[in-house]
Amino acid sequence: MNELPTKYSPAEVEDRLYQFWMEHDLFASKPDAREPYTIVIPPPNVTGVLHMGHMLNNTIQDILVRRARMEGKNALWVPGTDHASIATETKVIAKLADQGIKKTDLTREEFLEHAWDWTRTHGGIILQQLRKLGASCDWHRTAFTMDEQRSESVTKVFCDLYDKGLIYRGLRMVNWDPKNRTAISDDEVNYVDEHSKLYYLRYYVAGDAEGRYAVVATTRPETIMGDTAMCINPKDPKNEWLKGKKVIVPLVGREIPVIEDRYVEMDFGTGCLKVTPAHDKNDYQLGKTHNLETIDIFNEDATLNENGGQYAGMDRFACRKQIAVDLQEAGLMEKVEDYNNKVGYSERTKVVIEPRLSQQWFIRMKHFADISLSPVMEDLIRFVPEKYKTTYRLWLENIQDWCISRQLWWGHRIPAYYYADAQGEQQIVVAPTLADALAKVRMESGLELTEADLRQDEDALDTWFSSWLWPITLFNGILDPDNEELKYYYPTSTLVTGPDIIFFWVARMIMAGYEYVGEMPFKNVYFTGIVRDKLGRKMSKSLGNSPDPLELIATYGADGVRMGMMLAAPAGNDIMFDEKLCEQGRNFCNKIWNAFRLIKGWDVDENAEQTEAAKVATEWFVAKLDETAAEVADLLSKFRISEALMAIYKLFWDEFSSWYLEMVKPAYGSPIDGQTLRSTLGFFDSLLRLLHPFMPFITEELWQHLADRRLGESIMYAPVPQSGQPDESVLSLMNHVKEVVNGVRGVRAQKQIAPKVALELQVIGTLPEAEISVVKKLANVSDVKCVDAKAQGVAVFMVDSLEFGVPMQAAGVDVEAERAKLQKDLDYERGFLASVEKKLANEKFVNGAPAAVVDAERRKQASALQRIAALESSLSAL
RNA sequence: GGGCGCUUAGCUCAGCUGGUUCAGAGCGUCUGCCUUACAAGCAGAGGGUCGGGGGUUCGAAUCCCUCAGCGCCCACCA
Repeated sequence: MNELPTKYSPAEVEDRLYQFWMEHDLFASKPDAREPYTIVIPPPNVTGVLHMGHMLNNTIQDILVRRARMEGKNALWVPGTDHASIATETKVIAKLADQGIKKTDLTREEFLEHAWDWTRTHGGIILQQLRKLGASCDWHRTAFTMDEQRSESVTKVFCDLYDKGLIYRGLRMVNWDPKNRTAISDDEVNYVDEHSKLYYLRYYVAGDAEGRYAVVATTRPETIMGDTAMCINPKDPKNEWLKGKKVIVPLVGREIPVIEDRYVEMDFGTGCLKVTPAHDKNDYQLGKTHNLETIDIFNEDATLNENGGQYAGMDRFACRKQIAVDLQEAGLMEKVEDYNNKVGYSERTKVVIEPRLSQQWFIRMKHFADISLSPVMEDLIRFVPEKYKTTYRLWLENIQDWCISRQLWWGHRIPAYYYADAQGEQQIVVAPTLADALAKVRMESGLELTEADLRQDEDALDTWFSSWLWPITLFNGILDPDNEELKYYYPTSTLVTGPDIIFFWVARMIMAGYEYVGEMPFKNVYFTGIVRDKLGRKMSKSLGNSPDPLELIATYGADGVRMGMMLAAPAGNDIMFDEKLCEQGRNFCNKIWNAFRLIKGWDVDENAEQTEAAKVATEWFVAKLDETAAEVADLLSKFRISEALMAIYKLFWDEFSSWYLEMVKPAYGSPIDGQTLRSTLGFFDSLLRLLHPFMPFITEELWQHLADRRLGESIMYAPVPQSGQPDESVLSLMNHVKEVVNGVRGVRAQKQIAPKVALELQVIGTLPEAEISVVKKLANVSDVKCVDAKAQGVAVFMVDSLEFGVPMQAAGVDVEAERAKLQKDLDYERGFLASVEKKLANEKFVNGAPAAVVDAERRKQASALQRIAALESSLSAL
């Protein structure tokens, strides 16, 4: 009938439209008089590729930004990438290894050259992929956490915090990642339950005539080389005899003192604890308290060092096995038990972390915790879902200092310089550049040093040390704190991110925001769920259960995939992703497409009179649009995005396509009247605008075809449909009509009457003309007769308390079946009435319940009585 | 060891401060239809004693207690 194909093909449309948006620079934003709406992207790893989590996250951001834009706000979505210090460095090392190059063979400069090459080659792929999704980011503003502006900001903040005394350097027990040979923060360690062994070792008492020994339980026998004491609880009677003694470390032969500390649990193992201050956080504390020697037995890669004696050079796990054998053979192993404990793994490299004593840089967090707790607890910053407020509070209340130094090269190098003072003691100076540092030293110390006398700290900063400034640095708020952009766009509107980085990132951005701008970085935080497969498993490479987002887009179209994501994503819950949902999204696109084909296929006759049915339809749909627009606005304000989309979906599919279009559709080959056509086009336009933030491509495509548009005009800036007060009377009229139509259709289905066979309908009483015309059209009813009493041989149904009859052709009515149906209805109504009357007979209910509730029960009673009477008469008429 | 959350139709979920329209939605299932926009569609239908038990109340999916199962976060018992 018309030239458009019956299926919508997204592939053809999407690239063209994205191009169109870009050409006309429609994503760009500059400060102006409008209210701003700002989102900063959680910067993905610069060398990463798009995964399902990104899809979810960025679809939500795009929906929010597009909606805000259509609400007339100056909407800005700032894109960018993260240098991802440890992750990227790991990848570069792996790539170099493939070429037979070891990191240790390279100088820092050479290594960084390789890293930048890698970044340039793979960097930004993910941003290209986001375009496929339809992301309406202002690409002019694309930032990188390690670009010049961001790097300078990081350095400045480091210096500032150092000057404020909030950053310090110190020897601490940190989590050591032996694979990347760097410290990591507490938050980057994942503890995993493991089945391991508990080894019971014999520590002979030195110089004991009876040859007695103490038994110590440990999971890490390889650390005995680092033992410098054995500890018992002073109140432990069973170990009383060990007090003041010395014991001999098995195999090692070294004598160590027995110390007493209440820290030791008396009922764990034997109540004897070996103390290895260099390799355990608690032991380190004990060591400090009791002034113990610290023996470090590991190299940076967790192989044994020279303190490991015969085991030097062995890997820690190989050593554990060997030492167990050796202990056994030496008769120093009492027993070995199975044991379940938790082992800490590096989040990045998945190797077991090693507690290690080293010089690191820290931020004092108490101050930051103090300034960032109340804004969230008092909802100045709104968390969605709210439950994460508790998580946030608990973390802040137990906050630890943040280890920000990493023994990596890829990252922001710490702007600290070491020099020797007049006494030859090492001193530290912190300054943005070497020249500044030198000037500072000269001034403060009066020493005549040159640049060559200063040595910069080798460490780089934790990636999050740049990320926490992201909402500020994107508007250059550190280097130029009073600039117009910062004033206009900051605080940003909504942050969309996963709850897994609430501590790493969200909390710290709040801290930095208050510290450096004196204001919150964002007003809302929307925490998405984790994308899982339909069996509830986390998507992972190793399981192979993660679909490639780009393949999904190729199959279902970006709009289809976006809808699929959003249908599966109720706020705050994990997402059980199923490709079928994308199919549903694609089908919806087709539905829209075909509705468009229908409307575009109509011929118009300006002289034609509007039919009664079309008149009812247009009045009704105005109300329906008002109603849904209000509902969508309300749902979106609560971040109930999937429900908002579902409301539009049902409006389009059920109300508009199945009811409205069927009501106004002209007979085949006939033209439509001008008035109805214009209303219909208007409705279609409104529907597209409501839907656009969710499904940007198909809505833009059809919107362009719906009318003549100016050059560069886009639905992106068309106003969102206003939500008016719906006309309740027209809504309830239509509800009634629908029930009548459903009644006739029900009879048709039950009696197996083909849709094309026209039926007659009898109403016992009267039905408004408007309703009659719609019923005729939608139920294929040739005539509606208002009668006083129903005739013989009709199939009956009721709407409210109004009775209807559909005359059957000869032999069309199965009296018994009809009787059974009526009897069933009657039984139900009687049961219903009984329950209502029981309530009303209850004095406590009548006196206790609000009047409105009692009235409602009375009304239910009245209408039930009416229906029962009608059913009884129908039954007796049979 | 602490804390948070979840359990409603076959699946994924909505049901706010208890009471019209409270037992719902989408998908799937079943039954008819290639009806002149769409079979990736149209029309119709079935399906849950709201995890178990107890309590408060005139009235509980909704509030309280308890049990069971699941999930997440935090925590230095070797």
